[in-house]
Amino acid sequence: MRTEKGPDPTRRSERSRQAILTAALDLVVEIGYRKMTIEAIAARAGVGKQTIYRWWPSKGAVVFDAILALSQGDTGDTRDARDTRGNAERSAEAGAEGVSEGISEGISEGAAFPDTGDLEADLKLVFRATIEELRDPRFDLPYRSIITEIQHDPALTEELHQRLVRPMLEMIKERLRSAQQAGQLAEDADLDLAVELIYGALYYRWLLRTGPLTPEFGEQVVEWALKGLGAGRTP
Amino acid sequence: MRTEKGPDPTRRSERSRQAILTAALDLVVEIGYRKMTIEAIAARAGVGKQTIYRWWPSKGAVVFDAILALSQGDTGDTRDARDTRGNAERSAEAGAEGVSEGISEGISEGAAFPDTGDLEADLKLVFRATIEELRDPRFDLPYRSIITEIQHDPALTEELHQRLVRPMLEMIKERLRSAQQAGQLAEDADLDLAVELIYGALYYRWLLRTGPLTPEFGEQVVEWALKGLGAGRTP
Amino acid sequence: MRTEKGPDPTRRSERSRQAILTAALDLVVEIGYRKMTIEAIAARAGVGKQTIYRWWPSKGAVVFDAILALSQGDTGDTRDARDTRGNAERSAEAGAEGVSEGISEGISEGAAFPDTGDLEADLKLVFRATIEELRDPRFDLPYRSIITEIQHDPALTEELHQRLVRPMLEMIKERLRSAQQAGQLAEDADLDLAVELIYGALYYRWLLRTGPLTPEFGEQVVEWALKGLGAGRTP
Amino acid sequence: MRTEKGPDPTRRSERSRQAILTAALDLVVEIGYRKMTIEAIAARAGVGKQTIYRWWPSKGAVVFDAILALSQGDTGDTRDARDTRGNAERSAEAGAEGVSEGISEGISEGAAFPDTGDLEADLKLVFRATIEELRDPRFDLPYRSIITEIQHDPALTEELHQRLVRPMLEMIKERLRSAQQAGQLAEDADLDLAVELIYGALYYRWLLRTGPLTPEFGEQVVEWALKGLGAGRTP
DNA sequence: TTGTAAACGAGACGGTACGTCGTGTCTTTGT
DNA sequence: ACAAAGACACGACGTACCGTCTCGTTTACAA
Repeated sequence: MRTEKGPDPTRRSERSRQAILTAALDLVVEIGYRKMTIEAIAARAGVGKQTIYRWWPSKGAVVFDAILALSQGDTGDTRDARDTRGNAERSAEAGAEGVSEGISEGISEGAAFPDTGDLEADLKLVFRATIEELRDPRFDLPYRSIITEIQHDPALTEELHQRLVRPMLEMIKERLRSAQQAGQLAEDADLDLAVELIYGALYYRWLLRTGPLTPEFGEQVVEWALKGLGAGRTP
Repeated sequence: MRTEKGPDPTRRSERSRQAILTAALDLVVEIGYRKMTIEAIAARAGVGKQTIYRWWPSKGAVVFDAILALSQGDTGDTRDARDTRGNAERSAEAGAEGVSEGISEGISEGAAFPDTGDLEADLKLVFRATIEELRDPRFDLPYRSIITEIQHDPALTEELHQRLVRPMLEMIKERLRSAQQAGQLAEDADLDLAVELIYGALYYRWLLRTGPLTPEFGEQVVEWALKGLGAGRTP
Repeated sequence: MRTEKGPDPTRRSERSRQAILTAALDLVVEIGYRKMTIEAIAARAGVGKQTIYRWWPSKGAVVFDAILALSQGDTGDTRDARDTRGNAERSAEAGAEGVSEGISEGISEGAAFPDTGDLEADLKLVFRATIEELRDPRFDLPYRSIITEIQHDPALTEELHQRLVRPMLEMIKERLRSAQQAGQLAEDADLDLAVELIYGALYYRWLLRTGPLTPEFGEQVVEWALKGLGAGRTP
Repeated sequence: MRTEKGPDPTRRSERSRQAILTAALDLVVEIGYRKMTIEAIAARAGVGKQTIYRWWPSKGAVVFDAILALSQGDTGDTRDARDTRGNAERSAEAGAEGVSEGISEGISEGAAFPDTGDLEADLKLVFRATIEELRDPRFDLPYRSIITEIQHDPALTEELHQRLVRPMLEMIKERLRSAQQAGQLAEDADLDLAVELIYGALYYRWLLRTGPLTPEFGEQVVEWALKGLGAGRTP
């Protein structure tokens, strides 16, 4: 029995959902988030406007789902964007085509954080992947748009935290905790703070555009940040 | 002689300029950058739309000038927004009223960086001021809007760097250089990197909204960042 | 199947169309054609501007359709203003309210030209009706506006001819032909010329405003014009 | 002594006045009355907008003065357009250049109505000249604009009557009166009516654009109109 | 196999804001 | 003091999208 209001997710056209997400992603890259309109997404996706409004509350939400599908290397999920999205049971549909191919590590949830025992090496590895993503327009532009969008949209902020930021931060914290237990990190180091210290410089440069976001920059950030946290190459 | 095209800055109405900047600032705080329209600014300022379009290329540029006037604790300058703005000879008009009163330290250019000899104390002092600003809606909202805006607008990016970011970073670097010469900082520390390491965490938390932006957080960031950079309380 | 571009006439809102025509008519009378704006029409009709622009190419075209609806004593038709309008299959909706009530004879297409056998009497009858219309602000003002408008708009000229001028002239010519066959008109009289001779004086006085447009004037015009054309009371 | 308000006509720049009238005339022909703006006239004339507003109350008034200067084969007069203009003492300046050259007979006031004793021939002569003018864009377009303009502007209507229409009609009436005294016109013919009967057809065809305005058309109108008025070729 | 009900594409609708243009006024700057 | 130049407040232009609301047309489940 279905008593709730709103559209019936079981009848949702997977075809349309795919087309919309793909169109949104392409358009962000081609003309930018600001110039992109719902009408343009609908037109490019060959879809009625109402089909977008039926399943997403805003342009930001569409792009957010699009980037999620992208970063997860699959088609995302079928659930309504207005759901809590916490208890995610994925529908295992076929993979998306086009832009969404091949991006996986870094910001993405795909894989677990590597743990070779060498914290600095592990962090550098992940940083390299992350920086690669942030330099790839297919990821840079939509992700930047989301960050932009959450400045004015609390609902989207919560979504982003739940589905992207917190999982990522937790992974890193897990790795740091492991390092801390191995004595590679100061015992009194606050791991939340540590994560922001490490990632802050990266995002600062990315968002403020104070300089080129190179792999070398990433390595330096890791080295100096770890020094402060009681680790690092310097004995 | 004036041979260049475009409006004549000498004929510009200072009255209108003031009213526009003030209206823009008020509106960002009241209804937010996204919902604010050029028409609303014009209406609130008692000004024709054309007078805005004549002197600023975009909504972002208006807010940018508004925040600059705010952070400099004065009325800004009379020059055309499309000028390079590098060689700024200010017209020494009377101070602006309303919202713009009283915000000065921190992000703002107003004062020089303190140098008591104690780097950590100096940094904490500035951080406290900065965080206070970032928590004040009158500054938070417009500044956040600018950061948002530069993600899509290279011209605005350059403006922001020239007039706000670079001057601020230079001040800090100057202080760090002084500390480095005093042996309080590792000799091989890259000062540009150091600045981003220190400020990155602050902006990360502010923009990603991963947690509350408290003075305590600021102090912790300074402490741990300086540790890595070869300074700090640990002997 | 509909393959042509442009809006779909079958989806057109009859409600809006009516409201627009009525608003336009009222406004011409109230504030005059020149001061009337598309925005004012839209506002008064409770309609979006786009709904006007979707179906009419110009202010003149709206007023033209409005006057047509008025003179036909009905709601006009549903067809696109950009159609040829030749093959008019009317949608038989309910009649319009307000200003448009009760004007019918004269310029209007409504009835056939009377033919009592007495040409002069018939013409005087029609002239009286026509002059009555031209003196009625509800008809005078919009019609005057149309005549004004065609001076600068060839498309509108063609429309006016097809839908108002030619039908009217044909009716008169038909009556004149009948009179000619009855020997009441010179055999070599050019009927096109005759019509213009008869109606010219009327329109001259109306448009040039050289004097009051009275029924008496109409009768005199008919009398003297018919004299020249080989008819008239004088034996 | 000058006690009236308003600008001092004696200080008026004849140079500017000329340039404005010429520019207006050229623009009517080039882009049409409707698309022509005060700003465009000022720009083309190399004149400040205020100089136009100072001496004329509206675009229509400028064009009206321009056409008057044109039809009088001179530069018009220096007087303020807001004067009564009844007692016209012309300033005998040098003739205008450019568009305004060479148009004189017909609508224009220049010459007296010919009187060879043959009314029909005289009328046909004048009609030919009039039609030639009405077919010449340099005269057609501005004159048409004036006729258009008086539909909405009573002040302009009065001006047109005083300075163009009435003088012209009086000339014709004078000629008709002469013919009437010579027994070439019915004794009971109303001359005012006669004039409108004769000229009506001409203007009807010109303004309604019901057909080509040819010299042949003019001759036919004269012939048939005179028949009715008790004259003409038929014995 | 057929109803029936939902989602779908399409797109018209009442609106808001856009960025531009023109108006008529006012001010500044030469002559 | 008039003229050129042009900034100003105002308001309409015609366009682009918004988000909502019908329209028929699939589509897919239930009878």
